Amino acid sequence: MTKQRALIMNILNQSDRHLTADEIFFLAKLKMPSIAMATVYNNLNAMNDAGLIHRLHIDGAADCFDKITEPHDHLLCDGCGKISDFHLPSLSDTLEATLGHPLLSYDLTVHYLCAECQKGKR
Amino acid sequence: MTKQRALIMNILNQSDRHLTADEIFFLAKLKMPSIAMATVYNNLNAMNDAGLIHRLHIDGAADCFDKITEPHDHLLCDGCGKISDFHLPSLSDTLEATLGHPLLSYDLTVHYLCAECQKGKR
DNA sequence: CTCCAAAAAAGAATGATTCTAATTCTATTA
DNA sequence: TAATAGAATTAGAATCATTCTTTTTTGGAG
Repeated sequence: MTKQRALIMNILNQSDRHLTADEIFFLAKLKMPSIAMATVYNNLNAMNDAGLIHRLHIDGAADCFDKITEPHDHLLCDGCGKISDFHLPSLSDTLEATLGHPLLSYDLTVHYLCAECQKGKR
Repeated sequence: MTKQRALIMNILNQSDRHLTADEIFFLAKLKMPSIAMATVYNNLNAMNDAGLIHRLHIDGAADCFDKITEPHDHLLCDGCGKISDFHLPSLSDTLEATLGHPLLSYDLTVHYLCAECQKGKR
């Protein structure tokens, strides 16, 4: 656990949003101007591999990173791109039952229109 | 519907696998040597936007494209990278009920170990 | 204090994808 | 049939996120 990793972890923990590597880099640079992009990626990848954080791919955008509090799924508004979290606890069991063998994990992203975009009908 | 688009559509329809843009480009070039990569992407993007095919992102690999026969979800072996299809018809309704509002679509990828990799315990 | 290994820094390199500009089709109209 | 306009294609440059390579720094063990 290096200073850099602690800083990146902090930034993720204190954000309520999903951050791109670029945003994390920007925020990290405010606190530690010497930090390099490669360090951000190295640590994000290491933490992702260790299961401490979660890399989220959204079509047509840079990957986002997400602190992991509990397993959760994502809700993406196709109008404004806002991402929110939700969780369907029964899904894991349902999937194992359907497939007939154990699963390691799953990624679920639901596309919808948030209330504002629904109104604007974009 | 241009010749190029028909060719790309054919390649996707005749494949039982999920193909990357690169693979599609290679196969297309066999039949139509003058075809350009940009044309492949243009058409794949257009068809994806029109809902005729489906772009699938797999972490750490190039995006794949998939003909759409019926809505389906993906099963990814974390050992060998093999992709297969399955479908959980009830999920859409379950999600709408849980979220309390309509959804546009969803993407579900389940990670598991296929029978061979299970044996090899990679 | 010195040495070693691990991590970080810098910035070049990569690779998938998109963009731009120029060319070629296609379909329609005259 | 010829002319024209618009759309699609081509070629290849450009972009952007991400990774890689090399050098430098750091922090702990002896």
